[in-house]
Amino acid sequence: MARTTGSHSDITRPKIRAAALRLFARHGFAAVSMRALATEVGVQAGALYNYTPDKQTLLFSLLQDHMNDLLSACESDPSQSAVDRLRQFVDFHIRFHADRPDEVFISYMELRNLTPENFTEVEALRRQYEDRLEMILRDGAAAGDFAIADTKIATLAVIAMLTGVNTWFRAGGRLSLDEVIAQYWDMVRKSVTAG
Amino acid sequence: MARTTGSHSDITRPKIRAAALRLFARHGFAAVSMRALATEVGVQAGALYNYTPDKQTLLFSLLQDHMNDLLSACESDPSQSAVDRLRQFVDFHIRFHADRPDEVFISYMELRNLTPENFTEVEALRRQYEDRLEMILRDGAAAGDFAIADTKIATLAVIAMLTGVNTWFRAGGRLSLDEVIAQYWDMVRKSVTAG
DNA sequence: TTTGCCTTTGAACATGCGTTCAATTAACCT
DNA sequence: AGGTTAATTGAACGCATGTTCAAAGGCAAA
Repeated sequence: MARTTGSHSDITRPKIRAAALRLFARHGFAAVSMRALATEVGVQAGALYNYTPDKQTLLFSLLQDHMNDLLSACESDPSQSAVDRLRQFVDFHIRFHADRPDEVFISYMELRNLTPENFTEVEALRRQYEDRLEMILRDGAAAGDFAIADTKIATLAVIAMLTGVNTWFRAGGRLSLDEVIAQYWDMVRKSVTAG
Repeated sequence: MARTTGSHSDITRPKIRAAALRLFARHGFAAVSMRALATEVGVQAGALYNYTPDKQTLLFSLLQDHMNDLLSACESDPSQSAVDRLRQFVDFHIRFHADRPDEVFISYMELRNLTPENFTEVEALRRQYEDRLEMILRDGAAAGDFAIADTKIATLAVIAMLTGVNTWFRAGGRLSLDEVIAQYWDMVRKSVTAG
């Protein structure tokens, strides 16, 4: 036996990425063997190496792509008020992350399984994303709309709070995503304004 | 060679727990072998099995003890005002977690490496802790001190925000723990009160 | 129909894994 | 001092790991 009928890189490649995402999120990068991944895809382990030079690069590629998607999708119009931009950010962050639970989970849990170089690269992308929010907070503080002691802390506090949604939110649960977003926006807004 | 001079369970046991905590936090449970752990402790791998029946139980024991410590240390006087109790909670949570970065890290990252039964047990302890905060928020909402749409969401939002401190705070950094606590308290207080 | 490329298999490699246990020796008790 | 217990070693068990590669066969273009 060798090449199987119907096999094609356009089919196998995305299947590998999807399976890796799912398995890494469910069991952790270190706990998923290349053989287990191959079984999930429906091929032998050797076939995976047509699509990634090694396991580490596969993880890095998933995280890098996720962060690039995040940065591409996150846009902020500087001509709007800081409050409006913050509301848009909260809405965007929760929706984007709720749509990609596996990517988000891996991006937080598997950072330490990256090589130092790969870690540095992903970390830089994350920093860029945080900077988008910090810019909004700084603009709002400068305009007197916000009352924030330290914008860096406030940035990290808000992102941690919003990302926490992913640890419990499930579509079809007690609350709709819109309701969740409304309450988080209320809390975020109050936390950065004078009171 | 067999028993080594100076060897004693009162010495080896805590060394194993400390080493496991450090290594699991640094590299992840699945990535730390029993041999690597033994090397860190300064014994052979076989000796570890005088102290734990298996690797899984070692992880579970660390998490369980951490959660029990957390619950024991977290006290709230119901005769005080909700605002005071919330301030105490914020102060306690940040301090307790800042003191135990490895325990906290493992408690969030390695939950999925627990067997289902062990996971359920640790999860129940975590739920108990969350309930302490939710009680404060509910009392405050009932007394009219807080303006919260859904206390369960608010609970999770506040805990996520506070626990996020551990991802970046380092003693001796730009800000003292007291300064960090002050700003987080300010944000938490505003986020749950009317504005 | 033939040719050459693309994709996969399946076996193999060296290494590492969690765990067990008989043998050995230090520490402790009387 | 002698006997018992506690702690550790070091080898061994079977199995899993990431990765490589020659062989094989489906696919598409000529």
